[in-house]
Amino acid sequence: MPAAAVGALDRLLEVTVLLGRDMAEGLAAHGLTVPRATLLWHLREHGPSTQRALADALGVTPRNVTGLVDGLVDGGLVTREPHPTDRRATLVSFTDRGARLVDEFGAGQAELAGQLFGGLAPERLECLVAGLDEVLDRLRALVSGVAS
Amino acid sequence: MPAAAVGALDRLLEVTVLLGRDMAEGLAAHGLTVPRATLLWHLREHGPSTQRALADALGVTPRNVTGLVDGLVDGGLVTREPHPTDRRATLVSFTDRGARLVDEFGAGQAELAGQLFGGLAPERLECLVAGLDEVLDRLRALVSGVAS
DNA sequence: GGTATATGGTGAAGTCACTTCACGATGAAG
DNA sequence: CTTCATCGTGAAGTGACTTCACCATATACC
Repeated sequence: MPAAAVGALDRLLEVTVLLGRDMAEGLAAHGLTVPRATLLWHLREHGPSTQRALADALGVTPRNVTGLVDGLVDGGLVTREPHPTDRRATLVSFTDRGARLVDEFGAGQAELAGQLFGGLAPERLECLVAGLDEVLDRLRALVSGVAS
Repeated sequence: MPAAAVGALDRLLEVTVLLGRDMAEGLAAHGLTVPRATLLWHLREHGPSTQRALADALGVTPRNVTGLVDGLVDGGLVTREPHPTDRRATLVSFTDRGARLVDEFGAGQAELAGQLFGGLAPERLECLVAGLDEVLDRLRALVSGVAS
């Protein structure tokens, strides 16, 4: 009976809830939602992308990406441009405002990281990260893998 | 520049995503959604509750609780009964099936905890939990508190 | 007792994320 | 030049949420 393990999972779940709330709240302050911000984030890391690529990256239906991009276009954060070689596809790219906003979020995230982990003893931080990595490995195995 | 802190946050966020996906998936297999399961979970820990209490506990509008309970009633997992002393209120209680299902989830969660943390070295687990607790404290302060 | 006021729950209407299915337009391969 | 896969989108539907208005009941105050 892994009582300690259950306690660890409980804490992880609570972090999940709190963190999710905080992120959603911060994004909402800028008129964004989590899925839309996730799309922007991917754009920042991978440059202009087709909606198909975005759908695969976000793990959602292409149809849904259409809706998300619609919203972001309305908000003036991204643009839809024709793909240079494939006339079926559209390329989603930042507007200046979009690029500026997502950079702001990057800074905000770094600040949050500082607030959460800033004063931790280095060895404790290192241990936390190591534990997290191990859990992450198992989680990834669970998600994509078979049952034990 | 807390590069290590940013890395830690990244891992935490990835755990959040993966864990959330896994939970949602497992719940969907039993015909449930995350918010409805959360409601059941609260019921298990606090016994029959008024919808108002549920709204406060889940952090959502009373109106929304009405919808969630509607769904659970349709699914035969909970019942609405009149409150013994306050005729405005309704008490939400488990049906047998609901109680059985939520117990199953409890077992499933313990199993998941075992899979995620089972083989970890005890000292590493302890350190992980300690780090998590510290982060949780700061998170709670951030969420409910003021800006620094 | 009787009136004011707060509280519990729900109808109506709307937003956002998401899905499946069908379809038109284009690319690629035979 | 068909055939078939692929990119994006209209249509329709679900679930979680919100706000606002409203009714019924509890409560408090004179």
